[in-house]
Amino acid sequence: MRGQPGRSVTSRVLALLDAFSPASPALTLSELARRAGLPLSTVHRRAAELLAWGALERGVDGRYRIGLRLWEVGSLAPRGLGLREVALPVMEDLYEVTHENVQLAVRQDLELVFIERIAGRHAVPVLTRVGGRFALHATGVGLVLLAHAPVGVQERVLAAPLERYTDLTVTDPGRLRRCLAEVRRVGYAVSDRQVTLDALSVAAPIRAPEGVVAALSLVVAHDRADPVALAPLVQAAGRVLSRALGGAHR
Amino acid sequence: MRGQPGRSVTSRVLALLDAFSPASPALTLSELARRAGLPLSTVHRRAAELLAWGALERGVDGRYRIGLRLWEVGSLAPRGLGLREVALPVMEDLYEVTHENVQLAVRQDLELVFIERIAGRHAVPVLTRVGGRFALHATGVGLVLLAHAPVGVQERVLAAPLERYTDLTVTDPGRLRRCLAEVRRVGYAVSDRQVTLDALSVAAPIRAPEGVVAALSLVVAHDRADPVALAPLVQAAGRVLSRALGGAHR
DNA sequence: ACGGGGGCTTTCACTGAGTGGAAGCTGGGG
DNA sequence: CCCCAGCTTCCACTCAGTGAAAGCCCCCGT
Repeated sequence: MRGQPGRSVTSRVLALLDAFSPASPALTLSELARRAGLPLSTVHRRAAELLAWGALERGVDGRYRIGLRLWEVGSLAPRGLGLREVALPVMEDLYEVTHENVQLAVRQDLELVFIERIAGRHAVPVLTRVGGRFALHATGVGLVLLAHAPVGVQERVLAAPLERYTDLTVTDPGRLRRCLAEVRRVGYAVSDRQVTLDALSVAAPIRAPEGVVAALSLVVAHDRADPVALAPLVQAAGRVLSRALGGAHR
Repeated sequence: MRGQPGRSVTSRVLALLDAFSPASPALTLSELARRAGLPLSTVHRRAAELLAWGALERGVDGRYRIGLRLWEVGSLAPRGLGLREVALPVMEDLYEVTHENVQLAVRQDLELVFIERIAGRHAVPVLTRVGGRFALHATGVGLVLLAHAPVGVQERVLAAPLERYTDLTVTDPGRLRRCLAEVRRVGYAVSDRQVTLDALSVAAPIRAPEGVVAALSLVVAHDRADPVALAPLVQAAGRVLSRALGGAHR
C-alpha cells in the first residue's frame, strides 16, 4: 500500500465514523474524505462497505448519514441504553416530584456524555442533547464525575485550561481542586450559574461495584433554586440507582 | 494474507460488532472469535484497535462490551435518536391521554426495529425493547411499515414462512396481502392478539417526503380495547409527526 | 506446592486486500 | 453546448493483515 504508511485499515474506517458529529450528521463523500483526512477513492471504497452493512445510509441527496444498524449496535452499550433503561423510571419519579430538568451523564475520557434527559416543557431550557458532550468542570454532573474520576484524569483536566462559560465558572485549578474535595465530602455537587447565568444544577453520584459510573442531576432556574432542599432528592435517586447497579450504599 | 481469501478487513471488523446482541451484550475474546467466525489472533488484533478507539470496552471480568463511543456515533443516526427526538413529545401526549404503551418503530430490511417506547407502569406488559427487532407481519407497527414498504420488500416477506406467535397470527400470504391493502385503505393497522393473547395494537404511519418512514402504535389489553376509538388518536399523532418531518398530510 | 488446562497475548514470514493517482463518468448551471 | 465539481472505476504496486504456533498467565483441583 502506498500513502501514509502506518495507518491501519481499521483506523481509517473509524476515522470515517469520527467525521460525523451532532453539528454535521450528513456528509457528502468529499466532506467525509476531507474530515477523515483520506483520499477520495479510499473513502469511496470503505464507505461502500459500511453502506452495505448498514453502518452508514445514503439519503436522496446523496449524503452519507449514520445508519440504523450502527444505532442498533450502539444501543447495546451498557453505559448507553443499558444505563438509561435502569435509570429512566427513577428519573421520571424525580421529574414528577419537581417538574424540573433531570439529566443523566457518564464520563468519557476528559468530557462528559449526556445519556438521557427529561426536559420539562415549563422548566428552564437547557442546551444539552442526548449523545452530546460537555466539559467536566462546569456542570453539576461534571463535577460529580470529575470528583470521583481516577486521579490521573483529574490531573489532566486540571492541567488543561478550564474554559469559562460565565463569570461564575471556576477556572482556577486550585479552587476547582477544593471544589472537588467538597463534592466528595458532602456527596453531591452544586453548579450555580457556572454554565449559563439562569441555571443552577444539583448532582449526585451513581455507584456500581467498580466505583462512580454515572451522575444524575436536576437543573433549575437559579432564582427559584434551593440547593439544600434539592440535594437530598437527587442523592436519594442516586442511591436507588446505585443499589440497582450493585454499587452498595456507602 | 492467508485464510479465507475474499473477506475484507472491514467486513471482519463489522463481523465483530455483529457478534453482540441483546441476548449477549458481553463476550470473551474466544466467544467473539467463535461468533464472528475468525481466528483468535485476528480478533485479538482487531478488538484491540476497536478498544483503543472506544467502539468496544472491556469490563473487570475481561469481557468485551459495546463502548460508549459507538453509542455516541450511533446516536447521530437520523432514523434512531433523530427520529426519537422529534417523536417523543407527541408520544408523551399520547401516553398522557391514554396511559397505555406507546411504541415507535422503523423498518430495517425485513424486520422492524423499536426506536422508542413509553411503557405505562400500569399498562399491559409488552416484551419489546428499544433497539430490539421483531417480525413485520404480526405487530401493528409492523403491518403499517410492511403495507407501505417497497413491493420488493413485501414480496420477500410474503415469500418467506410467516412465523406464528398465537392462533390469531396471520400466516397465510394471501390473507396478509389483503390485510396490507386494508391498512393502506383505512390508514391504520390493528393487530388483535397476533403477538400475544392479551394485547392488541393500533398503529399509524409517519410520513416524510420520501414516503412512510416510521410507525407509531398504542398497545392495550385486548379486552379493554376499542380499536375504532383509538385509531383516530394514533392517526392524529402520526399526522403531527408527518408534518414535522415534511411528509405533507395526504 | 504442583500439574493441567483454558484463555489470552505475542511472534513471524508470507501474501492478497487495500491503496491512491489518474482516467472516465455524471449532472446541473451558465 | 460546454464546463466544472463531485462521484465512480481502474490498475499495478506493496505493506497491513494474516493465522498457526509458541509462550504466558491465572485459576482450579489434587
